[in-house]
Amino acid sequence: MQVAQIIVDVPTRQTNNPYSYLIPENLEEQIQPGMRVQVPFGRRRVTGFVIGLSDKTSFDGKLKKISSLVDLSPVITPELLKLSEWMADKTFSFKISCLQTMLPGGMRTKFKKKLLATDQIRDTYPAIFHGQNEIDYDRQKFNNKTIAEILALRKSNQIKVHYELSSHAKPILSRAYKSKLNQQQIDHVLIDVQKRAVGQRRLLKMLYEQPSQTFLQSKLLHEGVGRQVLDTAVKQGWVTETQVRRIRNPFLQPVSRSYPLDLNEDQQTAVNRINNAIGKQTDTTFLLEGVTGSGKTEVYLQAMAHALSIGKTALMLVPEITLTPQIVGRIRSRFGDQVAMLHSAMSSGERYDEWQRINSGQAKVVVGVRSAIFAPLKNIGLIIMDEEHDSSYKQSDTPRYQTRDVAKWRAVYNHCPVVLGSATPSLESRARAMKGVYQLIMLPHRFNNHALPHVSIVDMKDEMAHNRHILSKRLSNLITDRLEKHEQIILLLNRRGYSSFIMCRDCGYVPQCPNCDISLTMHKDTHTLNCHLCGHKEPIPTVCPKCHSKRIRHYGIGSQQLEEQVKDLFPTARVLRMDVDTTRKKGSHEAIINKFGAHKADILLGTQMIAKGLDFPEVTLVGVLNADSALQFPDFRSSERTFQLLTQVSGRSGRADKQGEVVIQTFNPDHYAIQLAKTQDYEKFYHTEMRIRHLGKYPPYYFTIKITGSSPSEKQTAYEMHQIAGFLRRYLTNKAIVLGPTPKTITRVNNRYFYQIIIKYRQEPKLKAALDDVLVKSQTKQQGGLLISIDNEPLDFM
DNA sequence: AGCACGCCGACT
DNA sequence: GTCGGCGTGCTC
Repeated sequence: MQVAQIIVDVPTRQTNNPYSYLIPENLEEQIQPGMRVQVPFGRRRVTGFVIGLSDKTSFDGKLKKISSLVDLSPVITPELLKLSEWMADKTFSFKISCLQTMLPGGMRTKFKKKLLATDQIRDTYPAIFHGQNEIDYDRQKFNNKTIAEILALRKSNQIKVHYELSSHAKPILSRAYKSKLNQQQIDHVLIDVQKRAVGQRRLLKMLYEQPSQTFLQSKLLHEGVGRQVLDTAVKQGWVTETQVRRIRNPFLQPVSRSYPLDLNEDQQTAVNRINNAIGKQTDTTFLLEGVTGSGKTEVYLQAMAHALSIGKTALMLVPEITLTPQIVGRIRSRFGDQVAMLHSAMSSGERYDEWQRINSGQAKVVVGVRSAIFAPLKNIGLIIMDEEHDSSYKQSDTPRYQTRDVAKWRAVYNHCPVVLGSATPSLESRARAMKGVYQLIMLPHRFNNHALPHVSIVDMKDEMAHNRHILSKRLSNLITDRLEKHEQIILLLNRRGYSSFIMCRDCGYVPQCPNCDISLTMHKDTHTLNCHLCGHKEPIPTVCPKCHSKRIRHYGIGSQQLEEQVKDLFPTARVLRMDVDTTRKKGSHEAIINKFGAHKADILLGTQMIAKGLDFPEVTLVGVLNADSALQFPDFRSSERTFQLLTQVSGRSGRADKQGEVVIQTFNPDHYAIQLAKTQDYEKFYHTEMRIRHLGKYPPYYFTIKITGSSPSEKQTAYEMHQIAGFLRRYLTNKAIVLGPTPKTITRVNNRYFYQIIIKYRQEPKLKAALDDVLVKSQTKQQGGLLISIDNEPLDFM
């Protein structure tokens, strides 16, 4: 008898290895690795992934049988199966979590448990059934007494339990009709059809003209063939009714075809080097460092075209907020229907259909965000990561993978190159390029030699002396000037909401979140104070809850208030605001971009999501209102973030034939990140920052690991974390640096206390084993509910 | 994660 | 005695 190795959907340390199951005879032919199945697991039934088939097992107990198949064909390719193993190991996460993240959201299945009343119970229905035969079993909804009752009923066979598989992504099926008659027969039928039966005549005419065509019902309706007519036609035996799968189309507008542009010398060299690697099938990693506007995208497009031309596929990743219709349109205009897009703003149905097009081999080019690195593409010829330094490439919850590493793994597997593109590469990547691990390709010139924007820095300390307004004199003068010239303006303020906090002028009381150690942010549109961490909301008080004073004021300015002030100051200007709060609805992000792009607004203001990837030729002024916002964080990457952000927004100004202007408002005008962003001097920034990283023993000189522990008791958390730190210090070599435990910057979130340990190391062969040990121990002993999570190469130490 | 089992204190 | 709360261990 055949046996299948299965990873069950139970994300715990104890169940993190394959379980063996017998394959029922009727499934033997169909079952393949990479398919999902339903299996009995203890007294429950769960979903599992088949990762292998064999004719024996090392398990010496009695094997259970697979209940049924979830998929008709594999959803995880052999390549991705292997990748999931590596990833679970690398990110200290469960295999099942890795497998699940590889599927588009909507395809993840969950079992719904249902209670079914049997014949024995008919007369004595317990109250919970409400007279119904079947109810959902919801553990949260029932109290302990009811659960005990249910268990008793089940034991005495009065009720049964069954499981229903649910997954919300399903294909859309549309009704369609196909002719059963040939042209001769139609001629014959037509004789008997009355003159006034217009619909029937119309239908028959269409069938006559395209005899082999399958007509969608929606199409027929559009042509004036109604429901009743079709019913008659089926009854008369003229047509057969069938179902056709409709592919949802996530692309809003059709695009016209475009052709490769002429390249300048630098671009041509870049394309040649990449194409050469594609042709030779080497897994080289290129770092494509090009200033903003140097034409990186055209290099990507031509390299992708080369991969396609030799029969391979291509994968291109972009940061979350850069994946706009602009860039997708550009790729689609070059590659047409071969392009599939994967983006979190798409509905789960759209994502499902796009994923199917990739899995079936129809789509040869994939453009998408982080999770698209798991696209089931076969025979990859090129992987591109645009804006490789972007923080959205690191997943912040489990599995905490860095997309760059996954890309590298797939490149090795597929024997293809990876291209990392950026104007401001991460220090890690640039350092690797300097060491020769990556190959550096430079694009030092702007396309058509457009001049870089003129950048000026305004010292807000001086400004505050005579002007209390958020907009400096210089910036507001320039805005007036641009409005007169009918040019566009972008204003960046990295704080959403209306104000950062409110405070009582009399007693100094600041409303805090009841669940977290953070002050609440005022949102004027919803009239609430919101916690940006746990989502808590409460009404804005009119009197101070502590001293009953009415003198409550707000401090710090957020994007909502900026919008208000800009409208006051420039009453004739048309203003658009873009932040998390205005883009929550599907399509609203695109709507704002399209509106601004069509020059239906003069000023676009918003949080950092406006900084990236947008290309508006009419924008000639960019204002950064609080350039220091990132610098205030006590984190080793804050300078890098600030430099990258400022460089990137600056690139938004004056891309076409107009000279751009950038105003950076700051309280730290002398900070090197701000000074070097002014001259867009990446080289100097790189060297300065590397020196600091070297002194502080930070990445890329050291590898890092962050261990976070939390529990409802602060004392408990601190104690357990001390134990762990002590263990690590004893276990690791004396070259490893173990910092902490320290309480996190925001210690309490959602009524749990968070502490962390940071490990810095260069070579530590026993580290992996030590950390696995920490994880195992933390789960076998309950440890008072201490939850441990490990982040390999965290983005920050906060 | 769930679910069962077993131990222990409290209550009819 | 027995009910139920909670810690512990197992699931092919």
